[in-house]
Amino acid sequence: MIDLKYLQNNFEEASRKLQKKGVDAAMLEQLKTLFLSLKDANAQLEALKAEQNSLSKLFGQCMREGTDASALKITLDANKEALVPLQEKAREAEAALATVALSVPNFPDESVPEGADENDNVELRKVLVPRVFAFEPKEHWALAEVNGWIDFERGVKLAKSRFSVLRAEAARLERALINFFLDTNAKKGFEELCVPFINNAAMLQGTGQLPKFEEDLFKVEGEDLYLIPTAEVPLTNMYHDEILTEKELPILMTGYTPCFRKEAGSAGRDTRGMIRQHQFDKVEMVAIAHPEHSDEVFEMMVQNASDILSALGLPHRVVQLCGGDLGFSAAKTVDLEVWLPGQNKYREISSISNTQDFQARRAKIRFKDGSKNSFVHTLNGSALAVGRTLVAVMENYQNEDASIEIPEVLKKYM
RNA sequence: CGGGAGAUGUCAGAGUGGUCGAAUGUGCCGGUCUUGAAAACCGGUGAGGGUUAAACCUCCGGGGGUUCGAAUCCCCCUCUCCCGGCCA
Repeated sequence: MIDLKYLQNNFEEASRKLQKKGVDAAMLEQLKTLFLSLKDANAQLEALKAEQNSLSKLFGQCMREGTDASALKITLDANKEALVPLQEKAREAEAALATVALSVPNFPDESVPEGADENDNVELRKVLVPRVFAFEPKEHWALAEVNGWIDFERGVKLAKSRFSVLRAEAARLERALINFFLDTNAKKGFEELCVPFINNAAMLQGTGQLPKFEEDLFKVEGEDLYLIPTAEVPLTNMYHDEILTEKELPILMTGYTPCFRKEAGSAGRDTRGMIRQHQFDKVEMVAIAHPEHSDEVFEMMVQNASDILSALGLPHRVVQLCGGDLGFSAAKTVDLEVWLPGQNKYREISSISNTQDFQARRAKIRFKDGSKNSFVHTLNGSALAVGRTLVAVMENYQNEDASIEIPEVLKKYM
């Protein structure tokens, strides 16, 4: 959630920033109005409550002393009734504010380039040079078919479209990649966690998936629970509603989880192969950082993910997202795109974001900042998306006969 | 899933209608003492909102109710612990 006091006091600046994300000023104007009317409703309510509290104390005193208090009682009764509509008004104001406030995206960081969509993203660097093939490289689904690695039909039978089954070497490679990622992250200081794959609604609101993106989530019927769309949700919310000490920061966490997404808006995109599935494996990094140091942590996370790709010998490029392409919670995002020779293009394999205090404010994650409490910065990033890495390994390590080499660093994991 | 007990500040644990945001102990921070430390003693120490600062409002698992007034009484929910069943 954005800082509403900041919005109130720096309206022009705030709305200029959010224009980068395509939020129109009218919505912010409405938000500001709702915020002010909440404050107003609360002020009225509290003033009457204060009066009622002090008169009640007086009444109690009269009771103890046996003094007559019937006049006082009349006032008290009247106030009590007057309190009801004020209470209702305050409650309504709060609900109205929440519905809007929780759906307003984060401010982009000052460093984020202007732009409308992915075409305006800025390539920061390329790492490793794509291999030159002496033959026409195949796409991963063709390789999978020859090798019997991915059973798309039976995945659909077991669940529905966009589900698949890994078989034989592919299943083992998937497991090897997970282990390799976790070990590498651990070496960089990330604590490995194994977390619930189902989280409650409050957690999903904390990281920003709810209330706005409910249609992207698989919900557990009859329960206040959702399958997680990313380990970012449980890892970040580990410290939901907690106050940390400054010296604990930064907290670095990593975890492997499957991720579940409805892909509601992706009809017709990547229908072939396993680039876009309803369930996929991912190893995630999450950091809870001091606001003054979150940029350094961010760079470290980008470098770590890039290093993992390099260790696997996978060519990739590092791309900074423009304002229009930033996700809802992100203030700043860098994507890593891996080279897929079969598709002859770079495809996203990792996305590293600094949400600054946006999630911290929603999830109430704070730290003792001297005598007061301040919001931490939260960061998240894939290191890496396992299924897409498998695809990248297949396409980059293919031979002319469609056999696939195992990258050197993975051999000890196989 | 059935039976019992419980949920209070860092933790432990009092508190059954007003003087309780909350005893006491503990932890933590500061001070005195000490060559230094420990012990002892003194002081401070929850959160959110609000304000220039205060005042003030809210919070004793969550929600609702009774009352002029609720940590305390009533109802619902959740969670935890113990016993039993089931089970990886």
